[in-house]
Amino acid sequence: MLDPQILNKNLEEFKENLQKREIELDLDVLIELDDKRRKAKFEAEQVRAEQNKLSKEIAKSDKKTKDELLPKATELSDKFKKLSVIAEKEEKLFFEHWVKIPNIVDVTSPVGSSEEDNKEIKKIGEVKEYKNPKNHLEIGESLGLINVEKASEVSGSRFSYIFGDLVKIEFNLVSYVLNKLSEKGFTPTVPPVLVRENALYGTGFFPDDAEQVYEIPNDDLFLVGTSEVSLAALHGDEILEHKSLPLRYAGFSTCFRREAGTYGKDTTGIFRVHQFDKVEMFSFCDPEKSKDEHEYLLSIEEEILRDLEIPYRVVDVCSGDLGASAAKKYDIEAWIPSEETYREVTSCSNTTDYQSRRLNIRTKKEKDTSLIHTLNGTALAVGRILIALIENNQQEDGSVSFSDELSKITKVQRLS
RNA sequence: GGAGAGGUGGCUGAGUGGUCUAAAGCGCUCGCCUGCUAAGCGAGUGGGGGAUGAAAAUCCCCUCGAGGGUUCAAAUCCCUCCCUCUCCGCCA
Repeated sequence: MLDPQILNKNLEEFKENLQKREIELDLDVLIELDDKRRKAKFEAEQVRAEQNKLSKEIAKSDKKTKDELLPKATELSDKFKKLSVIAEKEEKLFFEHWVKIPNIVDVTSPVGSSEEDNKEIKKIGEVKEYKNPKNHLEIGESLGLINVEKASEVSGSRFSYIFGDLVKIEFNLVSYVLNKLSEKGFTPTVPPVLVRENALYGTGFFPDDAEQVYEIPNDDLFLVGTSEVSLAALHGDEILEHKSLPLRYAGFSTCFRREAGTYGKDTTGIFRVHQFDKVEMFSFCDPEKSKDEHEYLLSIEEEILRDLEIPYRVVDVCSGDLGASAAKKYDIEAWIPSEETYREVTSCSNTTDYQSRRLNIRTKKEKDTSLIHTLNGTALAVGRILIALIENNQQEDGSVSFSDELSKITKVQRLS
């Protein structure tokens, strides 16, 4: 959520941002709602002040003057009740609109309307030539490592069974990544994957992306689509010591996504599934240092992909393709031989104070308290990395063979 | 799942309807004293929102787990929810 004060103090910046995001809304209506809510609140507070004053007088009075003052006090009380009902209504109305306003786009983010306008920053790694590249599912099925048919009988489409050495690789990858991050000062974390509504609002997934989230109505809980949600909420309503910043966490969790509206998209294999495992980096950061922190998280993501010998490119995501909470976002896309293209394997966002305002996470520097900045980045999206590893290391005979260096990480040299 | 206890400021903890504008202690900050990271003395110490203002500032409202209710007035009384702890049961 943005600071509503921007409407008074920096309307131009606000307008410019709407343009960049290509959002059309009636600004006059919004400004009027804000005025009305503040006015209504003020009026209620004025009456409340009067009532408080009178109440204190009554407390000091003898019985006789008390009886004289009571009718006036009752009147004020009723008046305040009426006014505060109005004030609350106005407040609610304004914030219903306001929470939907996305974050201010960083000045360095490319301006554009869709994925097409994302800007490639760099391309790393050598793309190998393959005669008849197979996709990960063909390879995985033939080697008995992946089964999606049976999974769809058991659970529906977009689920999978992973078997044998592929599972071994998953755990070795996770352990390698957690070790690396731990050495860099991230606290390895296994967070809850079921959360209350509040955590999803706080991180900006609600109300905008609510249709992507699985719900457990009996218990009023929701399955997280990324551990970002439970990691961000970890320090909700706290004032963090300034010298402790940045606080960095590496969360390992299973992630659940409904993938609503993606029918017919990426239907092969385990690229887009309802359930996958992921190691996520999350940082609570000094607002003045979040840009550096963002670059740092990106550099770690790159380091991991280089270690895994996966060719990739880095993309600076444009204004129109940013999520509501991100001010700036880098995606890393890995080379997928069967598709002869780069596909997203990580995403790294600086959400500035958009999440911390809703989650109420602050820090105190000298006398001033200020909202901290939060950042998140994928360290290891297990499923997609497995795809990249399988496809980029496939052999003509249908097996998969890793280099000596790489098998130090996977602890598996060959899938056959 | 059953039974009970409890949630007060950074922490401990007092407070059962009206100077609570939340005692006291600890901690922290500043000052004094002291020839040395002690003791003592004094002062100050939460957060959020709003009005006026160019700003400094001044004033107001909210905040005792959350929300609602009773009352002129709620930390205090009533209801709902959340959380923590203890005992029993069940359980990876």
